[in-house]
Amino acid sequence: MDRALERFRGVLRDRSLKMSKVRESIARTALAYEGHFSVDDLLNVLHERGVRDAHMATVYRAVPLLVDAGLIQPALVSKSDGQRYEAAFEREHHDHLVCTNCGRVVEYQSETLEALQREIAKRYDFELDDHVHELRGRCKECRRTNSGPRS
Amino acid sequence: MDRALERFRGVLRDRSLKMSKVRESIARTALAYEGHFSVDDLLNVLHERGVRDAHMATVYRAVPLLVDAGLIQPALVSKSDGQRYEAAFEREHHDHLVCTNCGRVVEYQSETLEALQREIAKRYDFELDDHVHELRGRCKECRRTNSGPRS
DNA sequence: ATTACTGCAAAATATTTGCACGTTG
DNA sequence: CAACGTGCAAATATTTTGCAGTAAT
Repeated sequence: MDRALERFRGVLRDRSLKMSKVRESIARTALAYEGHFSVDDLLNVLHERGVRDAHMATVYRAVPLLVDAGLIQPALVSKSDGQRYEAAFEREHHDHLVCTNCGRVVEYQSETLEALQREIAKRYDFELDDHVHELRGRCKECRRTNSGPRS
Repeated sequence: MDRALERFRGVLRDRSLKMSKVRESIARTALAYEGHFSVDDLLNVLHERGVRDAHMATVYRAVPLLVDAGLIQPALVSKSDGQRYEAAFEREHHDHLVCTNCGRVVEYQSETLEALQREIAKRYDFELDDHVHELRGRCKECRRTNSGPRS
């Protein structure tokens, strides 16, 4: 957490931006968030934590900075509603397997996949700097119960 | 094209929906569209083609039907603006490599990748029905010229 | 005839921006 | 104290919906 904030401070300094109290609260809350969150989720926790009046616009303004600093990263592509994020600082890279029925998300890692991606990029002479990979299907439980989508 | 429209008709029939003139124009235009398009792009072409007054709302209502019929599919995940689509009927599956600088899109296929995805899903006991894969980087040309983003 | 389709305008959702005032370095 | 940050409200952008009249089966 401290290292993450230090990194954040570094990014801010590089751009002649300041570390305000609100900004720090947002960073701390995002880093501590379990699982995936929307800007609204983050805002709710901030309010619960008594960071009263932390404003939507302020969170929207902070999020790109947190992403650039590597504290959080975009997650869960295949949602029709807004963008989700997840804490990313000093975590292993992973991608997501999402149950289209109950919404359960499983994280996975595959060095083979990473290597294959690098190979594909190389084949087309691209210098890879990012990727999006999300698998979608039905989990065992949902196949077994054949239940409808969770509301 | 005819087979595609036949398939579309089938999907409509299954749901007791009707094949209207506007709906057919939308389907034809989407099928013939070269590359990726937004709802707005599609609407513009419809207007150019003299399908006067084809309305935004109508296109939005038609798109999920076209997706369900397999005539088009969502594409280009990592754009902050609206959803893009591309013609999909009887085309080989492919994923996208996007230049983050100039926006150029290269399509690629990899049976190794497909197999690997199936394997990962199996490992977590998911029945895979879809995936999103998008590689992002800088293409050769953009690295060479070191040019800024295309406006 | 019956049921669905369409355009329109208004609503809902998600995100961005201008501005006046407060805070940070 | 100069420059940046914040809340607020209004603006954008995208997609959805209710309704009254039109078209398809």
